[in-house]
Amino acid sequence: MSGAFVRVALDSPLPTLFDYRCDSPPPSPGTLVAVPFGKRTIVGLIVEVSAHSDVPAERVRSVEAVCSACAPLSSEWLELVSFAADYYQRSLGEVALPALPQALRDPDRWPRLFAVEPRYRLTDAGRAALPDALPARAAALRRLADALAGGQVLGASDARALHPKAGATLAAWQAQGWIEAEPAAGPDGALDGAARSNGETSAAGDERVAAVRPALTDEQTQAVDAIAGAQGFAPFLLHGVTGSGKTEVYLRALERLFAARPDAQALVLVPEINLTPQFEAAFRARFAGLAGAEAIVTLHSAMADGERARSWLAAHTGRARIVLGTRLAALASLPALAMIVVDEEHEPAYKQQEGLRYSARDLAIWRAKQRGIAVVLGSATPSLESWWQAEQGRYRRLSLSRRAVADAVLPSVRMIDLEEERRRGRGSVDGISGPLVAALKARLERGEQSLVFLNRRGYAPVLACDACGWVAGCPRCSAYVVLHKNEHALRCHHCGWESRVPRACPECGNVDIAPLGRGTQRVEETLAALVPGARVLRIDADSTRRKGSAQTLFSNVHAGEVDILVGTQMIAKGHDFQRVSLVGVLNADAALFSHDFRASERLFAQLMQVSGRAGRSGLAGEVLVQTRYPRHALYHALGRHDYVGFANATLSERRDAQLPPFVYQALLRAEARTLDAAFAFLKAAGAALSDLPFAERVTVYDAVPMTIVKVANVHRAQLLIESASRASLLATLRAWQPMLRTLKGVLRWSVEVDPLDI
DNA sequence: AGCACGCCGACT
DNA sequence: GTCGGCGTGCTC
Repeated sequence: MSGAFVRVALDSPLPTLFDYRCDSPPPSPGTLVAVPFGKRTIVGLIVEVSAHSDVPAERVRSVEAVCSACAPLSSEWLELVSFAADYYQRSLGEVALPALPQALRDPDRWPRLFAVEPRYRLTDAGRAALPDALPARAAALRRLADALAGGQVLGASDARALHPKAGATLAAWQAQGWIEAEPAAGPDGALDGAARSNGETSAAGDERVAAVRPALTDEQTQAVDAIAGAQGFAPFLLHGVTGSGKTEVYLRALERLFAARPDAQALVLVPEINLTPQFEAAFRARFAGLAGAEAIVTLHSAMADGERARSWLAAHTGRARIVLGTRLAALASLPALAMIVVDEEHEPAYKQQEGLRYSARDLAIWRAKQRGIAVVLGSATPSLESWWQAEQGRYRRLSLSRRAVADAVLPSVRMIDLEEERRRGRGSVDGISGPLVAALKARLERGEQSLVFLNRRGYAPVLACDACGWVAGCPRCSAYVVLHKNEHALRCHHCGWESRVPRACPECGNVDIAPLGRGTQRVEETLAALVPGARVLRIDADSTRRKGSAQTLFSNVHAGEVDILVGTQMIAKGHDFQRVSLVGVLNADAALFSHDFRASERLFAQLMQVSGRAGRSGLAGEVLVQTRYPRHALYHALGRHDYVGFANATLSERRDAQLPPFVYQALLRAEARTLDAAFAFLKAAGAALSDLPFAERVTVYDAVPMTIVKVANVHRAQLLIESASRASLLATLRAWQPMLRTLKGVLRWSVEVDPLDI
């Protein structure tokens, strides 16, 4: 049989490519195709084009459709996903296809995605009618009309750049006869989009955010100079205390980049885009002058399919200069990528916790190396991995040690010794100590805001019976259920199971069942009673469940309608509260003695972060930490704002204990209907491992049940393997994977490289 | 992973 | 007599 064959990567765990016949002019690697696969048609990615195939001719089927409107993914991008597939032990297709926007993986949507966008110009009728037809307050529409009146030819993406909802406006105006379509100029999706519209239209909507360029501190200036002056692969660790102006350093470095290379692209990663609207606003304001309606695009999982596809295509075609996104943006196609920023690089959110468990930060660094460009990792509390790299001189450290706003100093941090309070007979009320209550009252009198941080949502973590010791547990998980008093419900935070609160103990009938411990709901209730007159607001995953409600709640805080804000780590991130001068921390101690060796690193980062919310704008900030261990080294370091001391001490502990970053780890997880089945599989897997090459350089631990053994009736266990050599670990995993596939059993298993939780 | 086929229990 | 449970096998 003659004709061309293509080797296609498909989103399937099978570790192979699939051959298809493709007789039309053979598309190049990186092209998307729709192919028959079993009973269905799915979208795959051409990896190779070949004149022959090793698959028996009768089994080879034909490509159904070629997505020729979409420029092929570059060989550089294919290298990136190949690397990630190899590193994280997945098939190429399992990495490549989920990295694409969902809309692109549906052949039915291709025509619309790549349709040439109609471009409109004003008609005489429109010139007469449009000025009077607009609602008085529709500033975005006014600008759109003005642009048309100025002789510009505009499309829907220009309208959307003015206002997200203005995309349909042009079509409506055309129907009125006010504007008319221009003859099509050429296919979209090619690399010619950048010049379509000018800066004036894209600047839109941001007049209100003044693009203030604050004066830089000396440290900021040095950082910007270092980043902008870097040649080749240049990883920077930007270590800046909270409020020291890291964002301004990113902005200036990017300004310098675009001044030198107007066509360059930059990737800016943030841990959670919904929490950082002001971050996005700062970028839009500062870079309002960049050419093109899609000069700045965002990419995150909360976006609608179509919008996400548009952003992705703007990045892929080079129209987007700045791509601002969450971890999934780390895999975007960026042909002119010239600089990467990873803000809050220590955040665990950069590690995907399901499916392909990649670290967006680590992939970002790999990409920077691949392209020979600068990558800036910013944090007030860098991950110990990154800190260690800087200590070894592999990353260049840039320090911002002072707050950038004049007069803003770091808050004073004080421990409230709960043991001493108890000894002196000044017991706390429902977990909130006298000194904290007094401090809250003082702020209320001064008209300042306070923030109370507690990393546990719900009303109480457990509901227990005093008489017989019964504790409310989840029937499907090996975990307690959390009491949510407002909703009159017990809820499992692992599987979502819910039930009504029982009136009496189901074991012994005792009616005196009582909540044990405290969650945010209970603290909210208690504070309202302890601090009369205070307006208390709670922000956590439960109070913000409805879409957009977090935004509303936070704006209440900013507007000064709240005196005391109670919440989980949600309140610690990204928000610049101008009137907060007191931060109270409850119940932090548990993490000090956790089995998870990373718990203290996380706790320290969280407490530094939440402490940073106090006294941002020149108010004297104070942080009060309630603890039974006021002399613990972690709190000692926190009190002195001493990240460096904490990091170096923790690193040396890690070195002594041979823990990451001094060893590399991987986990084999098994999920089965019984724990025995999971263990049997892991034992066999561990035994198989010892026969592999490199095995002597790899340590295999015993299989252990996971902390929450049972979730939603599935029993889970895991096997840890580690090595001082990353290469040996990877080589072992590569050889191990095929053996695991042959170990039969009715269970699901997965390998995770560089796990964060073990 | 999907999605089939295939062989045993409780129901319109 | 069927509907449907999930075990097993295949996908170019």
